[in-house]
Amino acid sequence: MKRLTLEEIGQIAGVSRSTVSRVINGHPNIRPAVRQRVEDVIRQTGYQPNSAARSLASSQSRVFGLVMPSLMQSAFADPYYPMVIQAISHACNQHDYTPALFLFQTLEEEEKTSQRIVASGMIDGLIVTADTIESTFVSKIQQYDIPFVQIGRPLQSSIAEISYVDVDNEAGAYLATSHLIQLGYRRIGQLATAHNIAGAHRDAGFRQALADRSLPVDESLIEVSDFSEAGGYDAMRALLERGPEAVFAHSDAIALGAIRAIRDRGLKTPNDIAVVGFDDMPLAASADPPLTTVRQPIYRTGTLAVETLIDIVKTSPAPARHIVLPVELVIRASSGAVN
Amino acid sequence: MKRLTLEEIGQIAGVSRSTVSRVINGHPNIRPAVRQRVEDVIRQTGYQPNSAARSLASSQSRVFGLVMPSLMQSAFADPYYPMVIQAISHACNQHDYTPALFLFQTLEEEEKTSQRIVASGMIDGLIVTADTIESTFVSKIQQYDIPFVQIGRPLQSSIAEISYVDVDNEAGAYLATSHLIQLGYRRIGQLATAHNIAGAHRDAGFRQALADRSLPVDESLIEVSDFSEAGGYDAMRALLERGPEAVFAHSDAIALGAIRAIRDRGLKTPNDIAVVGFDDMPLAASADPPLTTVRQPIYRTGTLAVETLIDIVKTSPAPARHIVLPVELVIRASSGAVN
DNA sequence: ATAGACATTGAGAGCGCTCTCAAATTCTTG
DNA sequence: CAAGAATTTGAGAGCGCTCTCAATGTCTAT
Repeated sequence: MKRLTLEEIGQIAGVSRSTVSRVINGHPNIRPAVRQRVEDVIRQTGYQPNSAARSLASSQSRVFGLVMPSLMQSAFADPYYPMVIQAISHACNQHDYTPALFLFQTLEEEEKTSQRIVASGMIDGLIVTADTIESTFVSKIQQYDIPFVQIGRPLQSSIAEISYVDVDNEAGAYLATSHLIQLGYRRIGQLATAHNIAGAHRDAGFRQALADRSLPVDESLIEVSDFSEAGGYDAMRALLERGPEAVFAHSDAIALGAIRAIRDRGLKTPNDIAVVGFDDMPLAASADPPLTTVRQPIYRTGTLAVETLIDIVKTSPAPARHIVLPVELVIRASSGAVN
Repeated sequence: MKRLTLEEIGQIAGVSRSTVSRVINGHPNIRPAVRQRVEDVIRQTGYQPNSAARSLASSQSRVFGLVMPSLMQSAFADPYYPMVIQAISHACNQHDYTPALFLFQTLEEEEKTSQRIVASGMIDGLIVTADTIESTFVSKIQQYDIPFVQIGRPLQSSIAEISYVDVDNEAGAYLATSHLIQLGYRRIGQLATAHNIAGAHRDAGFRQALADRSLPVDESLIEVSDFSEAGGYDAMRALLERGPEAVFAHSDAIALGAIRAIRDRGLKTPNDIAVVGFDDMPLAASADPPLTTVRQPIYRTGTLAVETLIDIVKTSPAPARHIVLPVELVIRASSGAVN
């Protein structure tokens, strides 16, 4: 099946290349009869404009890059990233953008690829997930004039000039912790995560909730974990030594690991130790016991990232957009509030 | 930062556009001194060739499309797809290809996008996951002359002309079922999945294992589930009525759901009912009890899909490649073989 | 030193589109 | 019904690269 060109479509329809181009790009000022005729030919031939030629002539590719820098192996087991990817993919399809995926497992991989993607003109904009605090990817791409939005809040130092879509991690942690306090627990532990900004915000919310009730923060009741179930299990085992009455976990996977550790110790959730998670991933509702957790709108985050990026591309240069989505506490059995 | 062109790099280095192009594309027959000089200029200026111009002139984009047709919401919760994506991304980075992601949640989404991606020249090849039997995506793209490989085996009707990378699902199921038989279980149930080819192969392996020991297949001990934990829970609850001694589940998520159903019924795994899964996802080892399961090389599958596609693109047209990867049985506590 | 072979370089013609500008056509309006 | 305005169309010049072909330069062997 030989690939047709604009010129040839024009020939068939009896108009010039320019007119066909206008029809395809929805320009005004085409006689309805002509537009109709051209559209018919396009439909019948199944013509698709060559995207390389389009990009070259218009200097835009309608491709967005989705960059996940310094991604650990484990991060992907968490359903968070898959869901974000799914949302972004769907939003891109909706708006006729193509998402290109850049997952970097090592710094070398990042170095090797990142310059190509920002400087080759292959991409109109970037969506970057900001996981680790140490990541230098964003500061590197800021030097190029490529539009981008970050998922998750940037570091304080550059927050003003970077567009981002984030959820209110601090409020979520505050909600979760306050919930535990209201249920009467006092020795409240935290299964925290390090090196990520979301984790820092959740930690801040945790502390604020205690502070607002004039409760002290017992640092020995804070254990650091990664975002995995296994990490939560290990951290909870350690924490168990110090007899917490309740714990706030930085993710549902961690919470699930904690519950398993509690059960392995012969204790019960929530009777002996209450647990609250963060994410409200699908498994949370069907866990044993069902998990009280902070629901964050993951899918919406991805959708908004795409829409924000489109807006930036269209109207750039423009002030940075800052979007923070609300979260909500979903109360189930694991915190001891319901049966 | 103004973007440079080949011409300008040539000017700086005192050579022609053509020579710079040769250096970049690693052509032979360049005087070492000249090559050195050009490379220096490229490095110093941070020059990156414009990818649209390259694609247009060479009619290849170095972009691969990763298509997941008719993907249900739930499929992505399973860590299978994320891991495949990760592997493909990594392999693409390795070989200087860019993976573009096309997830289709509805048929309309698929229709709308699929023609663009195959006919616009934006993509050099496609990796397609074959989940449902009903999917017509592959038969649609076969009409175009775009190279593609499928992850998972195609339907029998078109198996000869389609390149694929698959795991030996039938052998895996055979292994798992034989393991249960050897442990002395006789009333062996299956938590199966429908509408997917992998599931059909696993079902075949299950039946073959029984047949080879002259054991009858009790159809009432087969329940159909989706690939989720919740699906496994529900299916196992139904199966429990019919008193199986052991079950083979088509995925680890299903197996985990089954174990939860067994526990909720006041029974124990493996003492009352043994369970074997499929996948060996990370959670399997830390489940309670640790899951006996069939380990499939998911990451390797993704890597090979990319490498096969590269091979096809380079040497096409050529005979279809068929790769079937071996699986292995990982024996843990849930089948009752170890403590 | 010189013809012939071979290595190295440059010029030119596209690739298939967009976009500007001018030409052709149609529509107003006095 | 003519003249000006507005609409509609086409021609041409690129976008930045690759690739062929011819020109130049360098080397070898006589």
